[in-house]
Amino acid sequence: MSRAEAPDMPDDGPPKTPGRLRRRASRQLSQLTMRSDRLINEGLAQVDARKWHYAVLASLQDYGPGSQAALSGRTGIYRSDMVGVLNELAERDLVERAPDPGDRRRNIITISARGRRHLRRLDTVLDDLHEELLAPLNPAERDQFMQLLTRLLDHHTRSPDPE
Amino acid sequence: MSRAEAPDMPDDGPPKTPGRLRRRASRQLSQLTMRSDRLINEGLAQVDARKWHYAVLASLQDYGPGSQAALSGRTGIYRSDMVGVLNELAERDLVERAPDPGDRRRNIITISARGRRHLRRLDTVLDDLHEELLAPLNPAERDQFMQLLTRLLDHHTRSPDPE
DNA sequence: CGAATATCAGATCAACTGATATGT
DNA sequence: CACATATCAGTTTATCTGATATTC
Repeated sequence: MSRAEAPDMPDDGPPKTPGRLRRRASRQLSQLTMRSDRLINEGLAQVDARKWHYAVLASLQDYGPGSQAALSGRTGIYRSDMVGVLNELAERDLVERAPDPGDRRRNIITISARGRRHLRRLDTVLDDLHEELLAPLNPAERDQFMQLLTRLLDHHTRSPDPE
Repeated sequence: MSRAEAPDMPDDGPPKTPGRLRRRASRQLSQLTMRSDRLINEGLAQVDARKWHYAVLASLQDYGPGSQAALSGRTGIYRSDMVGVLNELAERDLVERAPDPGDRRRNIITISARGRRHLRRLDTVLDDLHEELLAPLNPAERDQFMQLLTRLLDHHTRSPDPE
């Protein structure tokens, strides 16, 4: 480090206090999500699961059985990737994949007793991981955070581009 | 739809109101970040830029020139990927890459006049994009959101694993 | 010598696209 | 026929790892 250290003169728009980077919501979001994803992925890996496993099992438990296309819609997993996820879940006997008698194009996916047990396990694992993720926030702040996140997400889920 | 529709009985932990998926901060984070990233990437692409371009230019403007390793630390771009980003920026004459006379291993990266103009442009583009991203929140809520994000991020940036 | 720097080549993984066979 | 479904094959992009030559 020699000359030209801190750019003080109002040559351009000088940052109020933190640099530009730390003031951009999109960047803070990306960075935090990277850490969060890593935390969750590693935590789930320790019980031989992935986040898509949880998504599918939770969707089955909360909304009942459904076709692969339906599950895809509920969870956000691509149609094409659903196959692989369900193969992994079926291998472990966590779900059952049976042809729909009413419409032979479809498979009906059902959560098994084992799957329900596994989901309970994953829920406690995720509870712990979220405790770690949200550690610096008190309960009220966590609610606030979730509320803000959800409002933003809903906004961008429903109105993608009313141009 | 035939039988077994809504899982009402307290067979397992039934969801309070939204399903399990919508109550997991990690999931809401991932989903929102996916939308946010897409928005930002597409917006920046329209002015022939990428988010790493902004990161480097902003870092140079806010903290002054530096070696590629230093920039890497400031922006979070991997050492190995820095080369490519700087090539793109140098091609466009937005930065200058000159060998450090004091330490011939290093390159000193400096933002150019053109780079400063471009950064100003990117800042207004990003202002607009963030307006869109944060549209559903009022100014106070945006502050709150940023504050919560930053506290979480700082927590996980400093204490990765005090095991 | 060990450590840091810039660079290159490639691994890995997630998100995404496209095509196909089967059935409605 | 147009459409939906499950499946397979492959693209793309970002993150990340490892090796190398150069210099301190």
